[in-house]
Amino acid sequence: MDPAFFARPAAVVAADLIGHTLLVAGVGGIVVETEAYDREDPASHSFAGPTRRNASMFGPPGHAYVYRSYGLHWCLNLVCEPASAVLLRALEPTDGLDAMRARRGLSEPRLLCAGPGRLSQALAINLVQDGLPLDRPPFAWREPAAPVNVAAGTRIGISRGVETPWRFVLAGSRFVSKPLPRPRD
DNA sequence: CATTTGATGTCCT
DNA sequence: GGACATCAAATGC
Repeated sequence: MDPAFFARPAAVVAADLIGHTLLVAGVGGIVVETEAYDREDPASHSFAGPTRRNASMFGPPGHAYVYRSYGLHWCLNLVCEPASAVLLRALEPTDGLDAMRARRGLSEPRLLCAGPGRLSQALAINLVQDGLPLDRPPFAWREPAAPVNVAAGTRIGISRGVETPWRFVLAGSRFVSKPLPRPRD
């Protein structure tokens, strides 16, 4: 993955990432769900300025930002333009299924990485990875094998900025944490 | 199927 | 003290 890939607006990177494969220490899968957050976004951790927790978000693009959510889950973000990031919300598991199952307990493959907390548990993400560059081990990337059909919607689990359509999914994937709402007919 | 609940870190007022 | 980018298990249809 070219470091310049991340040095763009988070919403652009979030959409482009769909279909890429992410591996962490050889374990991972196809990115099927992302969300974008930026400095002007009231739902973003960077909205209120730098703190100890979100320091990585104010660092250089192309690095990881890991934070704890609801006191117990880890969430993996990819830092883009200054104070913006992409939250990885779901993968279609392809590599290291046994390691993921061991970390998550016996769980059906569809739920191994369907959600930011589950994904982080399956890939053994924690504060150790916070601030690490994404273009070097343990991180590895593969380009999409075929053209990707990306669908957009509103983000999940937030109470401010709810209208911003910065959630991106691989169209038709059954590995997302929650299906996109049906288009109005 | 939907809704509720408990787990409890970090930042905010 | 309250809010929060969550999850899994328990409960009520």
